Amino acid sequence: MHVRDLPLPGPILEHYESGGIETLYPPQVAAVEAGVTEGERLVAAIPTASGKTFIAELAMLTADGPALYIVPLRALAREKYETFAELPGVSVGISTGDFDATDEDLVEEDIVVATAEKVDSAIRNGASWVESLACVVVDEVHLLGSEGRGPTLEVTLATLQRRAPGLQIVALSATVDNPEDIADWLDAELVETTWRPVSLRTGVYADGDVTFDDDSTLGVDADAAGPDGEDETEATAALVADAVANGGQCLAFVRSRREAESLADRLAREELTGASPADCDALAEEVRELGATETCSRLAGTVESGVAFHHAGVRSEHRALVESAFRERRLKVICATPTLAAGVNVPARRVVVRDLKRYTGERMAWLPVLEVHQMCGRAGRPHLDPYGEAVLVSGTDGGPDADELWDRYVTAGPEAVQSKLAARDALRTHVLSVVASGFADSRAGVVDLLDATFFAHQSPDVDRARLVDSVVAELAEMEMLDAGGGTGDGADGTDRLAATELGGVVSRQYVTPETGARLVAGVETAAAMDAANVTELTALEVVCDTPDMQGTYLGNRERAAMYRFASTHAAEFTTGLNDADDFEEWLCAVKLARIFADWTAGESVETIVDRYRIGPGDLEARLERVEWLLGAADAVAAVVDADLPVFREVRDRI
DNA sequence: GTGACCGTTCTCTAGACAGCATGTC
DNA sequence: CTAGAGAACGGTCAC
Repeated sequence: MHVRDLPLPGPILEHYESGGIETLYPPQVAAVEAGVTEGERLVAAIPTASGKTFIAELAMLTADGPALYIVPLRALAREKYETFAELPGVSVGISTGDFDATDEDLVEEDIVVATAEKVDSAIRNGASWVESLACVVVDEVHLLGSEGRGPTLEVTLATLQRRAPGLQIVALSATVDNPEDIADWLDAELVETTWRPVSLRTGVYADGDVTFDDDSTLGVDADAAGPDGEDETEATAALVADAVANGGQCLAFVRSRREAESLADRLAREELTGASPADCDALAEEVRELGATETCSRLAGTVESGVAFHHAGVRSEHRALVESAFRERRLKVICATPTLAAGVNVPARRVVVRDLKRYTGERMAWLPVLEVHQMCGRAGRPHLDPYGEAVLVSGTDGGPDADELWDRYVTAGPEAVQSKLAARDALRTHVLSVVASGFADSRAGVVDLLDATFFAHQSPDVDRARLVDSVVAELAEMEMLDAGGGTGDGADGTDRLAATELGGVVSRQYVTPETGARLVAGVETAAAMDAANVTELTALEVVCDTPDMQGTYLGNRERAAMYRFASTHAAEFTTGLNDADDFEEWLCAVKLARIFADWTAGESVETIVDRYRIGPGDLEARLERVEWLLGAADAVAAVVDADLPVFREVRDRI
């Protein structure tokens, strides 16, 4: 099928042709045959880099009205925004937490790119641009199955569908086990394929050799590995060096941040061939200009040899710099944690996955197959590499066994996508938001919306009315919903539901009901305290001790010092030293409060990062969050009639 | 006394979305 | 059903 046969405006066709796109890839042909250009709904479960964006563009450009493109990451939003902005005659807007356009601007746009949460929030706040949509594209729909964020996505999609039944929905998914489930739910055609524009072979390394799934093999010269100490790191280094020596770029995935950094250090010392010194020095200079923390200078150091590390402790600006430098081939290697598995486009000739297990809270667990496949899928750059290679590294004694890796990740398919909306807290926040936004005003209305979710589609037998009843009861208990005194069975005709003022604020501020409740409690305690004791620390403690504020790690050495700090400032805290529900968690909150207090006192990033042993990227993320939560606390304080300007003041200081 | 070497214990662990009101190029 | 890397520490021994 030829591009010029597509029902697109002339300038757009020229744009594609000048970009070298003439014939469609097989998945794209399938999408057109399924009717993407005629307003048909579609679920495309195809590998990354096989032309998903083009399918999305086809849908959006042929839709009879404005389109919305939903992404899971801010960085991805920016990337897509830039791509779409190149389309001639098409206006594009972007809406994410850090990059926001006004409501009026967005109504004007042909295409709006936004994160799922932002769309959810826009719906809650009654934004008008969501009203007139003709087409919605959902990127990475398989995130439906993710614990924290899947529920938001499915409720948002259910709401959008209920608002505009004729809406065209195009969902793009990685290859998963049950794409037909998603297609059924959305009442869409399914296009499923494993076709890729660049062939990919996946292999497992064991004892000096890689065996690929196309029966080819590769000898690896891991010279330093002694007879008894077969070392995964050694093998990884050799695999990386080999790829670079053959003129390719390489991505190495490891388990933790520290290991990403130490692997990068190591590879940098080995002086991989091919890195142009002048260029690397220039890049290192750019890195140094963006900060003076230890992490930063360490990164600059490895970059000098054409190697970088990438994880969430690194500032987002540094991460973006590393990503683009790699795309421009100025960097040879990136050692990364799974940050890089999904996200912006960073393809490489070879991908090496060294650690296939990860520590999760209390135990070591295998990485999900889907995640590993996404890492491997980064191998092979269209038009640049003849092929892509992904290598999983197995170890001997104690390490992952080669056969096990083969069975688990090469032979076996990915997991099925499973709705996580049944989780209590997810249900609570979404039931509240559905009522608060005026979408439903009765239990029956809530159940009705719930019926349209992926959850209901997957578990039709769950008694949703009963579920709603119990969740409503909890929210009423928290004084966020007004259940109108009815019993909820509808028999007495009093099935009326309304959000209380508090419920409305909690929903619009986009905090979870639990956080809302904690804020209320904190604000009330603070209001009852001796005014002289209500300080910056008070406000920070209240806000940091909520589920929406992600905690930090509290090292054993720090604990004693933190306890002492808590004791000396006990009068300023809303929680007594002895009556915290979870003392450990509370100490973490205190640590964060202390970090932010240092920040407002004017301490430099370098000092804070050093003193509390957190990454500059973590600090950055946390600061964004406190600011938001302090705003929410301020709004809650207004509802409970507490005269506490502290929250606002501290927020301004931050 | 000093330093190389080696076994033992201790420490620590991925990621990242959202509000709102002004101000600014 | 399930951990394991690496730093820090501490001790031994040769010179």
